[in-house]
Amino acid sequence: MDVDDIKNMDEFANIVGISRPTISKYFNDADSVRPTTRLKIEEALKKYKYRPNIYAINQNRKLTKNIGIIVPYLADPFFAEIARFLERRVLDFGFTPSLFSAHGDTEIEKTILDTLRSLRPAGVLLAPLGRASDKRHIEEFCRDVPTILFDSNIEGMGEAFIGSDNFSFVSQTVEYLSRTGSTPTFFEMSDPANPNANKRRNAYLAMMKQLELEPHMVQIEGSGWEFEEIGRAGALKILKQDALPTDTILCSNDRLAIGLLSACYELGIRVGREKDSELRVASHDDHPYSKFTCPSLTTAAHDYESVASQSVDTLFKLIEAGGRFNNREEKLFAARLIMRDSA
Amino acid sequence: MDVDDIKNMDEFANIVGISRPTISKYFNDADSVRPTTRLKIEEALKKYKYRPNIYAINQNRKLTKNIGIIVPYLADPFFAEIARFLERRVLDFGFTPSLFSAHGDTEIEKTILDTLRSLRPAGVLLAPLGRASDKRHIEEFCRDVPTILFDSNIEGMGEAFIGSDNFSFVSQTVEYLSRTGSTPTFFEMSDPANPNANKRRNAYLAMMKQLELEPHMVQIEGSGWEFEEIGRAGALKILKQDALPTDTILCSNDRLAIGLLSACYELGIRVGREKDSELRVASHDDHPYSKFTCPSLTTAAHDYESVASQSVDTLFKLIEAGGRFNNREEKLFAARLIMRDSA
DNA sequence: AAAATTTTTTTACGCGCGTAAATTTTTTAT
DNA sequence: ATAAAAAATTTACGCGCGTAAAAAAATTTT
Repeated sequence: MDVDDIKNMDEFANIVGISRPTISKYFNDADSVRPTTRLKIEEALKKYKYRPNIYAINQNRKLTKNIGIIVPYLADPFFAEIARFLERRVLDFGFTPSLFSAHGDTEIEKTILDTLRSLRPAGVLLAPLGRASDKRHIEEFCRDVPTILFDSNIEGMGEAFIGSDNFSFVSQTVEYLSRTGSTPTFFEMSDPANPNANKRRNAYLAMMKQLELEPHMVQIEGSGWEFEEIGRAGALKILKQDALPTDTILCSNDRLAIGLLSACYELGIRVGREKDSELRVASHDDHPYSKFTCPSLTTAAHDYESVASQSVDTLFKLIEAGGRFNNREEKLFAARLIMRDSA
Repeated sequence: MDVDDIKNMDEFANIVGISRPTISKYFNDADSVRPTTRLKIEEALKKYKYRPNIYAINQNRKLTKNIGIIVPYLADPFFAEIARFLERRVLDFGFTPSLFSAHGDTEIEKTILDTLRSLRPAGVLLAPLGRASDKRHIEEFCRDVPTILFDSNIEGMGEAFIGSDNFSFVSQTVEYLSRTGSTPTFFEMSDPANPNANKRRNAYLAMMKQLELEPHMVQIEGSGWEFEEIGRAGALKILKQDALPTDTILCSNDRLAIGLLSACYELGIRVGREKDSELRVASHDDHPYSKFTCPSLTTAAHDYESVASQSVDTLFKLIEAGGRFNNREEKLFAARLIMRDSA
């Protein structure tokens, strides 16, 4: 008997000696059939390697077992990391994750949403582009598909938002920097696309006020998602014209800091917290590469694991609730200060 | 008339005033219907936003329009970059890419292959884990699904391999380094999982022989995909015991180099090609971050664009050929030397 | 052992679309 | 205008599975 020519559930049912509806029931929920029949099915499964046709299944189910995961920019290892956590967690629930990256592009984000809608996913985890997102498109999508936002919040969109508490990030870095040295100057893009960047700016201003220190901002030009290059070019310009108000820099995020540190190195500016250093640099995110910058970067770390598991847990709670919450939930996780050599 | 309650192709056909088989034909190939009818359909499409049910389509077609893309480790920006190119190219052909990462794990790679098989993709672009891959599993997969390997070759698997010419990479860096300074010492993992690493080692030895120079190897411990950390730890050990045979290092890949450079910085070793430098460092891959290392990294660059488009083109050639080539094709692209500050 | 309960089987329909064959209509060539 | 070719329509079947209802069988309870 050929082991690999089982074409459909009917044939498989005949071979096992069990009716097709029971087999179907088993694949929907293995525990819904009698243990003895379950065993018989699983024995046969090992022997014959039959798998139900995923398209036929999904055509007839109202709800698929797909979970969409959308990130704004996958070439950023930060998102690759969190996507990894999310995927694993989704698989733990017995669902199938589908990963998409908008590659920083509004149109791609819209296309992904359209593609995803036609996949009729049970739910979607969306980290939107932010300001560049087509709000109306996202809103329309969220009406049809149970959606949880993570990382970047867009007010009112999706049934919940899970992310990091930007104030917790900035308050810790500002507090540390101002306690141990000169006043931190905030280094950021003048017109950031990411809503977290704006929250961090506000948190910086609020913290400085609270500490009764004079705030200093350096805002550099640039658009798009090549933050390292933007940070580097901006830093070169500022440093060359000696326009730094203080000798401590707090970057809005690590990718800008990576660019800034490379500029400092090129200009021979010694960065660190030692006596002979000219500049201290700290940042936010704990980017996977921040450990390997020169010097290694003092930064505030996301709680990847918590954000990821909370996002997935909330999504499945949402799915069980039928796709709607009474009140939009928001859950923010605090940062953890990582002390390295740069500040 | 409600715009959003078109449930199936029948209803849509009635609204447009065209028969369902013609509508079906249109969705399969828009050019296969008369221009006037195509216009009528597309007008209605704008007005009513009907989309055929993807599951019903794929159930009935022998071949879906899905293309699977599998990379070994998506948190590596190198793979994120190439995945981006591949996705775009696949979309250009009117197909739908599905991206998967094995996250450096053999079992995950197997699971992805199984998942993908049940999606009945038209074809698959696979960058395997390498030595950690389950060869038998991949071989079995390739029997069922038209598959092109890229980046990492596994002899005999898949219908073609598209990648970079490791000899071209190493010959250029070795030639440059030995011409402009002391003999390069090859820095690598003692037991690399990636087949490219072995090819680069052999290329180094061959080049040194050709140039009649004495080869020097530094092989560091470590396993897994955290190359930066491995490179850093290995470099710290070697540098502290002053065990470098020459003052020029050629890293097997950029991620090791990133770790090595951070170790050099920490130990206060000046890296570069200037007179006062103690060490020169070069590498291979032109990793997205190699521009921002301290100093910026001299390296041999992949031709991302060519590898990606050639991979996709070859895959569609394979699909048109019915899933089999008479002879397994191999296409390798040369490197481009990128001169930066580290050597 | 009989009754009550749970599980499985039988039967049957429908999902939304691909697709084949024969026919009719429209377009292009003569 | 007529013939030839191309495109669209009509009709009909099938894909593989979910799922509902009624009947039968197996298991558990009394």
